[in-house]
Amino acid sequence: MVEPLTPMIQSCVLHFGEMGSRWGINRTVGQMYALLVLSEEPLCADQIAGALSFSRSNVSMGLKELQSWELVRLQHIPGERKEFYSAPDDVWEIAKTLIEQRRKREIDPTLSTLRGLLLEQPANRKEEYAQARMRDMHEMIEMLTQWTVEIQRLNQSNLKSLLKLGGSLGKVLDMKDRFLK
Amino acid sequence: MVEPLTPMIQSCVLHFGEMGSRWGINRTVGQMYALLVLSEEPLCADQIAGALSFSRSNVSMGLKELQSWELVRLQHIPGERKEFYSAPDDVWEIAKTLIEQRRKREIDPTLSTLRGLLLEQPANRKEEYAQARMRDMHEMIEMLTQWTVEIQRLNQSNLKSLLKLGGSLGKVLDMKDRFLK
DNA sequence: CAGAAATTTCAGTAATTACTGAAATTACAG
DNA sequence: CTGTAATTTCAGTAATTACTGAAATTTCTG
Repeated sequence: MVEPLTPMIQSCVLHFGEMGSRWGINRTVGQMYALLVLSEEPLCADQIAGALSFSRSNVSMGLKELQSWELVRLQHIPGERKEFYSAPDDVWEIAKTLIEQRRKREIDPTLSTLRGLLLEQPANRKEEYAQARMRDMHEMIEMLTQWTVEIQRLNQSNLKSLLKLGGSLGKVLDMKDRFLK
Repeated sequence: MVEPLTPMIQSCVLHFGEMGSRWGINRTVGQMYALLVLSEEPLCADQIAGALSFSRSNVSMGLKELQSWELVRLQHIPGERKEFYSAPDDVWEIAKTLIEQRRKREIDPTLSTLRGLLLEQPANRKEEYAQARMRDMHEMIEMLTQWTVEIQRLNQSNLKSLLKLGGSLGKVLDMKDRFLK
């Protein structure tokens, strides 16, 4: 018995599938996640497979990937033998997880590669220049990373208040200057 | 005549190739860009093809893609008939371009899809819930987008000073509160 | 602990994406 | 305008990634 998607939910699911495929996430995993996010009740693998017409095994692999990203919670429903999955209710929670995971998978390895290369002795003029650029990159990436770490600490309401702070980060800087006087 | 890469530059180029392939950028385009960033002088397509052992046509397509992302500048060297390409010297310039381009290609379409779906009348309880989640997503994405727009405005030194502001965004918020008193 | 339900694994295949070489086009020097 | 150097296009192929179905494994129930 297949539960068909309403057109509205379908559109959203398809869109996030496409978007997912532009990130590392593949299309079907993107669709599965959108479905979970949009669903009030937890879903089991069969429901997902039915709703999206994917094979059961594809859903199994997709859920495993989502779990490795810590984007879904596995839960057991009393009286049910199957395993049910759900996404966090709070979208900010989801965003924080995504940011953190991408940092772990993409930024951290890059920083460590750059650090390694910066320890080497430049062999010639070209390598000197290349190292200088790597140093710039390393510094910038570390800066941005620090930023995301800070963001992780905020809850949604603090985030809102930070962003609504007159709309401009420039103003925050001005304020800092005035405050420090 | 092929100009071979030094091991240091080679490692960095390969690493960014791998990283690129986790983003939308494909491996070879990632490598080409790393090479351009690490090179002090502009390079022509043949030099890139030689250094990375790619076909000339692949380099041509890659450069076209990098141009469409506005990540490289085409320049003519006096007396040379070939076209030379270079990346901006300032890595922060590069990061800003990347952020802006990704916003245009990924975030903006998502916002507009969500807006469209939010205009529809929910047909039932499920759609009501789904719309509520979409509203949350839309609000959050718009917030984060606003943030990146603000970031675009900063130059590197302002960015540094913002980030070094005691290390914590939380402190910025505290400061705001104290300041407003 | 036997049997059934649920999940996972994985080899094979399908689909997509990336890359090349040859041909076409464009840009330029004389 | 002609010939040549440089670049681009694109059809074909290679490489990668995604997906499925069948079989194996695990999990649970009675």
